[in-house]
Amino acid sequence: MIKAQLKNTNIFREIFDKLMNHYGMQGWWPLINFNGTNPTKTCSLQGYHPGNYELPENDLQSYEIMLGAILTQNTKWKSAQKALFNLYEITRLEPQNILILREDIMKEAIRCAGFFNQKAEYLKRITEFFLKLEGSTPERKEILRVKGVGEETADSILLYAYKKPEFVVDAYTKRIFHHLGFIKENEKYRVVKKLFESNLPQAVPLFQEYHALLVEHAKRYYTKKPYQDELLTDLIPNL
DNA sequence: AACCAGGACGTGA
DNA sequence: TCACGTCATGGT
Repeated sequence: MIKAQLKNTNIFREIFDKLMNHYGMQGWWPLINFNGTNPTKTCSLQGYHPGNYELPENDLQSYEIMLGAILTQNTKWKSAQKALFNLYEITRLEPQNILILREDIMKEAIRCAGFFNQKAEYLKRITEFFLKLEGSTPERKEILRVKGVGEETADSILLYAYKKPEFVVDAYTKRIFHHLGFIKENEKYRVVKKLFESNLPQAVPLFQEYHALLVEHAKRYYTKKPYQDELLTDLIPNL
């Protein structure tokens, strides 16, 4: 770190640039309710919107991101998205409809996303929370009090649903930066989070793309050991 | 057939 | 605080 600063370079920015050059803009967070068009057609089954940092453009889209953030916990996005579509068909993803949705129907709809018993409850809790907001932006501490929302989910909601500059740390992020020698294995969430936030400008599009790029990169190089990250290890001389 | 996926919660040291 | 078991389906 000190050497990097003396050289007037920022390794965190270098890594971002390399990932961006390699993978391009990711366009997170994926939305189903997009452009007011029929979701089963536009289907944001590909639902990405690279380069559009204005989204979400209404409260309902922020709410959809909350639902997706719960559903994708320790689960592939493809599975979470399928669950989200099932819910859409039943409720149009309107909070009131989710609230009154029968428990067994809810569970059947989201079964494909795994952990459906707890996630069914979590979805109701986050819905109650969303309705109480009445359009206001929540504080991080408040979201963390919602059952089912941990640090990563809270930061995901703040960064992608409310455009707050909170860096999102997930298992992939830790895996990559441990492999590159920046952090110890099982480093605490807030330590890793602060590492990024203290070495990057607090820009929402940067944080959004960075996290998405790390996920995309990790899916290719960090799913099975031994990790062979020929892309980023070039940036780390003594490795 | 084990292992992993865009984690979080509850429990007992 | 911390380490660990638990939750669960779906794909390699």
